[in-house]
Amino acid sequence: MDKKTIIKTLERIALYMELQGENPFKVSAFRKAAQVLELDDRSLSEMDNISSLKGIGAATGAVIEDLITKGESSLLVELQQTVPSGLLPMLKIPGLGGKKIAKLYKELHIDSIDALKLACEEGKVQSLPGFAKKTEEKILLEIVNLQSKPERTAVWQIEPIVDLIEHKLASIALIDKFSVAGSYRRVKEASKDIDFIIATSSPQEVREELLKILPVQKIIAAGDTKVSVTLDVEVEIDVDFRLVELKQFASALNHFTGSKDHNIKMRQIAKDQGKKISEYGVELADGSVEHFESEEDFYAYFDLPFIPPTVREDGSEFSKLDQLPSLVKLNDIKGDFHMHSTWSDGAHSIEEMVEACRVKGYSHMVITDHSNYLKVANGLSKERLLNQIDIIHSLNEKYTDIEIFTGTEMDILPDGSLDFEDDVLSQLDFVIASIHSSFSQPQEKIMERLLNALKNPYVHMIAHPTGRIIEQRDGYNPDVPTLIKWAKENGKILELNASPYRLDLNTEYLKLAQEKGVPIAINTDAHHIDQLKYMDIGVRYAQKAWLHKENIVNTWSLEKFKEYIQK
DNA sequence: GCCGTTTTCGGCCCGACTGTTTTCAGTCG
Repeated sequence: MDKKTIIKTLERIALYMELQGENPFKVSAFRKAAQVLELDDRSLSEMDNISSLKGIGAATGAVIEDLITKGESSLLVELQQTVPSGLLPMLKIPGLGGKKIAKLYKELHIDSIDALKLACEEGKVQSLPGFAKKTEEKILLEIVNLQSKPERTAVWQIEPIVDLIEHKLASIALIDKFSVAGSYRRVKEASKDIDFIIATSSPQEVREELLKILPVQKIIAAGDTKVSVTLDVEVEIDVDFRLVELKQFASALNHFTGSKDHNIKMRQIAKDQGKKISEYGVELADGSVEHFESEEDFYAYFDLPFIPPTVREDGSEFSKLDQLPSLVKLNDIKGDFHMHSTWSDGAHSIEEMVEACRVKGYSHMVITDHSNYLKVANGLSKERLLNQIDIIHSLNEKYTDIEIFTGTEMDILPDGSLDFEDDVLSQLDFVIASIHSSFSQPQEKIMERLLNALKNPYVHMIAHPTGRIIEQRDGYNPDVPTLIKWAKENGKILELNASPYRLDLNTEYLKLAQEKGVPIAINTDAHHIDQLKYMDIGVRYAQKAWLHKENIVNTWSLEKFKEYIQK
């Protein structure tokens, strides 16, 4: 029996109980028990007395005991016999929760989405007490939407939508201040919806304006403080706008940035002090309400350091507050080591890239165009690369405030060989090795290719180590823990590719790499000067993995970097 | 269902919106 199965079972029991219309606190007790196990770093065999953990009691402990001794939970089996499994997907229909579904099943014997659709079409649902015509129409609509709207939208799809909304909000004069919040602000890889906080003293006018100037496909709710819409821009996505007074802005931003677990912890801390946190401020025992200029002030009020949105997740951040000052920040970044120019598939000349990096205030940078093999990207031949080296050397004569290093993003070929010979590589300052082909090879072959690159003395770094595109493809499925081990043994850097398409390595592996002492480089892989801004999301993603600045190659001084790549 | 040293019973984060209702339940984040 493994821990994951136990966690899944507890969560599943919670779902089934929800569908029975159970007491919500009872349901959440099972979810909490699952979370307690999830948050515990130990493996199952290392945990000797699970039942003594806080949050695990008699009933949840019995489930765990059952799973360990019998391999299944009698409680879950029992629930599965009383609750049809077809009810589970019905929870995905917005507006339907456990109680309504339980009622539909009990009164109308509806046990699947298909049966529900039929019952709505036949007008049977509107006759139930608590349901009426509008509810029935809404359910039908949502069932149809369920198929058309993706459940989660990737961060790279959300980013341009957020840009668009920010642009529109900036044009509304009655808005004093606004910010994106929610999971996007926490740099989750994918989100269900987008949240915005808007400070205004004219909520009604702003609401009307929003509905007018945004590509609204559907209005979900439009109250005085909350406007919820489905937007139709490339993808369909729900967006929530919260309208508050300026003095409430920091509290609202904090509340709607979440996460839910983070908020619960904060509210518990407040409660212990006799205070009450809401999205509008902090209510004191005497009924007066405290407001804050900024989130920094809000945390300081509870004697806490500013906790960046990126680490506000499962609540475990509160036990790691001492690490916050060490986390990498954008202004620690001194260079970007993976970018392309017009020599391969980039949009700008080397000089334009240099100028853009100077604007960023970097002290050093590396030009890493593609190699020969990648024909579609106009990869450089040996001759063109040697020519590029000369040009970069002469550019270095021109600039005194930034050092440009020569480099390549060299393909690791399908047979495992490298695209340039050592005599070429030895002339470069910084060598990146990447896989761009034959993703479907067996894992042994992929690992053989990676090992070959890691063993080459001239290679410094493996770029986008798994090849994933968020929510779109998994990549070439390397055995990452082994890759990390090999990187350590061979003294190589692993990349955190900051492109929002990739964010590769992911947080789980970044944590492992840091633990094993493998240096990480955060690189934008920019193909356009605008993409150099991805350093920001890359750094914030690194915070999610609790990466410390000293482990990030980009934070090292020019001298230290030079020393490192020359050894 | 779980918790607890002012509690072994009563509370569990807190509030908005909708659709059903004549004062509130259910859902959502």
